[in-house]
Amino acid sequence: MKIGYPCINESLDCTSSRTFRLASYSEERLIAIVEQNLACLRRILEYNVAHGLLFFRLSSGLVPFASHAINTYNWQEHFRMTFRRLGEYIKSHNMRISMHPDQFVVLNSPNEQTVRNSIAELVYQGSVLDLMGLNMTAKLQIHGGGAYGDKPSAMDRFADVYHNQLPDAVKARLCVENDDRTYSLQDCLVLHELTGMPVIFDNFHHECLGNGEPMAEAVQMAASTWQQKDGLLMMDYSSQAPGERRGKHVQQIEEQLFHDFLTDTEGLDMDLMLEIKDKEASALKALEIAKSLGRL
DNA sequence: CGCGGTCAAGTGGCT
DNA sequence: AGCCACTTGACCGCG
Repeated sequence: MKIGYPCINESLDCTSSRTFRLASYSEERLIAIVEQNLACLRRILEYNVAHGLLFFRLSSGLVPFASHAINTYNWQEHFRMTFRRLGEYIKSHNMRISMHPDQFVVLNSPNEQTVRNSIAELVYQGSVLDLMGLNMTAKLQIHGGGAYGDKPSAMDRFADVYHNQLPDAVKARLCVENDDRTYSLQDCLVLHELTGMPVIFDNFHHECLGNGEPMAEAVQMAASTWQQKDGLLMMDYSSQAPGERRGKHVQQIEEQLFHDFLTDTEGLDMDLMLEIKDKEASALKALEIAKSLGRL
């Protein structure tokens, strides 16, 4: 089991997702910002290694406007060696990496332009992992998309785009994660049947939208969609912010709940991404709890 | 120099 | 009808 957190490190004084306005786009600016983002990413990875956090989600914002038509610059070539060195660092420390394209990536949208933009974004994010030289255990994690009042049709459309429009390089990394209001674990298992994509399991979303399957059972169902080449099951872990709107993530890890989760899933293995607002602080607490239970 | 409106992009649930 | 949340705030014009 590896434990990690997404995108941002709050202990460091840098961010790997600096950007700028479309209106102020220039190649000079793009190059300068990407250079800073990748330098910060390096520092974050070093922090993670020093603290035993071996799972990390790269920010979608590493390369601003990477999938936008305005960006015709060959940043892949310009930063080839930087990406390669980052990848070598990741591999030499046996870290697991994921990326999570944001809510604008919707493969089953009825709007063809939205689908085209979504594919371009997936190609960008996959190319970052490719440039790093990471194997197919480094994943791209998306949701099922919209339902548009007819989920079975929407799922068929997803599968159609998957088979007929996605490049192999994206398909080899793409995973679907259960969300908290439209695509449940069961729905994702159907998408898995239609496409072969592994299912990333989110315990908190499962609590918001599920059929009441016990946690261990749900984890096992998701795990069964992962093959050797995909690596260990990836999971997102979070819990409800007390007193807040349903579905809102907690500010800091609820240690008892995390302990209970690990006890409930005893004997199962997975890599855990802590989707908790205070980032590495909670990931470090989770690491200690997992250690104390002999799960690392 | 700090604040607040706004920023490439979609969807659905809530008020 | 408009706001909010989402894996993550950050930029930039204005006072």
